[in-house]
Amino acid sequence: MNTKIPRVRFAPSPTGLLHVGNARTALYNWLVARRAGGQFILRIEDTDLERSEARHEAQLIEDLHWLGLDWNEGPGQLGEPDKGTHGPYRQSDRLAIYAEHTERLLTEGKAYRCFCTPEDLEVERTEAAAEHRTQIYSGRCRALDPATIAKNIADGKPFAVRLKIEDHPLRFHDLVRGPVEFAAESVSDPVLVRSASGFSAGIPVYNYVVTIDDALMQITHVIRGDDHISNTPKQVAIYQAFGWPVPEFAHLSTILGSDRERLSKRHGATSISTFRQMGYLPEAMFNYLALLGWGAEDGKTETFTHDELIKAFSIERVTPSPAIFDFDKLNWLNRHYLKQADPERIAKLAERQFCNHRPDIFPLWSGSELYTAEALAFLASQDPPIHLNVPSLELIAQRKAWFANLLALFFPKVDFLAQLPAKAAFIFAVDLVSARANEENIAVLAVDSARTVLSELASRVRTHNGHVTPEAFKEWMNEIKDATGIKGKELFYPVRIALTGFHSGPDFDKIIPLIENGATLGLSIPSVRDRINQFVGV
RNA sequence: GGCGCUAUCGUCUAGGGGUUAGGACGUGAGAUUCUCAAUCUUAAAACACGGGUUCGAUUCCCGUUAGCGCUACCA
Repeated sequence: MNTKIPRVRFAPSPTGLLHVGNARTALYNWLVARRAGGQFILRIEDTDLERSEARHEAQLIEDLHWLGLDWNEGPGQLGEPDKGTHGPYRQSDRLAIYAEHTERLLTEGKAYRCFCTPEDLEVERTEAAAEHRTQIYSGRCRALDPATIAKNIADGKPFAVRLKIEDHPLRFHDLVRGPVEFAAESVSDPVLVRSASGFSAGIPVYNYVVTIDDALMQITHVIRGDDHISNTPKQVAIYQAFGWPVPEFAHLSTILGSDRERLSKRHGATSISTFRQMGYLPEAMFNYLALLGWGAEDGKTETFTHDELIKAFSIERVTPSPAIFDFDKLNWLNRHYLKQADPERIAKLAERQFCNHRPDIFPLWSGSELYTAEALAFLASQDPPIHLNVPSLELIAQRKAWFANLLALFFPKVDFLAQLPAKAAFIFAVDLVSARANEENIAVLAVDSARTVLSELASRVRTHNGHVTPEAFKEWMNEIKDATGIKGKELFYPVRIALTGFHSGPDFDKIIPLIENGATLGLSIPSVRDRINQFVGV
């Protein structure tokens, strides 16, 4: 067991969006560091020059921050210097370091030059396959005499650098899985530095550079995906060749989709930024990811704040088996945190979701917040009058209050904020076409009582002046009930269809003020009167 | 093919040589409401299979099966 204060790292490649699986790896690393007062280090693995992009790195960092993760050491952004003293933290800035280390291995005889051609290797591979053996390198360049080596180099023969693996089983300790051992004959001398022609000549391979980076950055616990298990014996051999202490490893299981295949876009959202755009809260994502492959010691607790999770987490309790990503449970957690969140914060996030749907009225504070109603009136009274087409401060405040009511009504109905505009759409406009096309609605409206109710209501609306208050509306409903004897669904359904386009939905005393106030706040929302009239065809 | 990892309700998991195998999500039912959502109550739901070890195995060991990963001079 490694009892040192942990130094852990998250080492993503900036080749795309941050996948939830990687985010979970980052989270577990962060948790281990925070729990023990250790350091969490961010390292960017950008040696794949063709696919790595600076914008991806920036996005990655933003997503990590959004999730609530921070790091003690990492690459500087926008020309800022690196944070930490074990840098540089981008692999592309570390190439010279790798070269030095290769030199050292070569002079110490721990590594050797391999002049085998791809064709030579291909032969070995086919032979091994034919004999149902693990394909391993024969090591034929291991013992080349110095004269031959010198001659080959002088002849300009390309060579790779290989590590000499001592002939003993390679084992390592895994904090999640316990001891893991690979038979000596299953691991052959791995290539450290490529020979291949052109572009990639002399570029060290991944397994080599991570090991050097981890060792130099004094990483004590390597926590990463289980797709690296098979790489680990090679890496252990590299540590040993340099005489470096071998860290603890923890290999996290893969996150699968509902069909038990690796979670991919096919299964829906997979990147942190997508979830963010859909209106998931970071605390929900944080909590869900923690629960995916780990459970609290009491076997019961499901919701955690950051601090609670830091206290409760331990890497040893992480499950080794693969986990299926459960959108339902994430949704449940998101609803949970939505209910707890500060309404103003939710309002800001929610408003953004509405912008695409009703750009004419959202954001509610569009224009300016600088003008009071008084100021606007003053400007309009000037000669010549100045008309600013912006809502006044007072109006904005009223709209915000109105929006808060709208949210309070609809957000218990959604899993994530992006569902809000569709759920609340009928407040902004009634879709008469689909309302009339809906089978259940047709059945409701086909009954005589429905016609009676609606005409009764229409006549009251017609003779009513000014706003319809929820109280007045309720009064009407009671009158209609008493006058016609129609009650319950027969009474409520047709009215709701006329008002909203749906036979079921929120209570009238919630909907009515929303509609009526909305109609007066310059939000181009049809009033109760408009709706009833339009529906009965006046 | 080889090597490796994994296996408790549909899903995430707790547990661990003798338990009514616990919790959560989801699902069903009920309460509430005109209805929907929310809320509350409640129900159904699991130790992959076969051998050992043992007085006793879901738990320990071995094998089978299945799934996944690696099998590159990719990262």
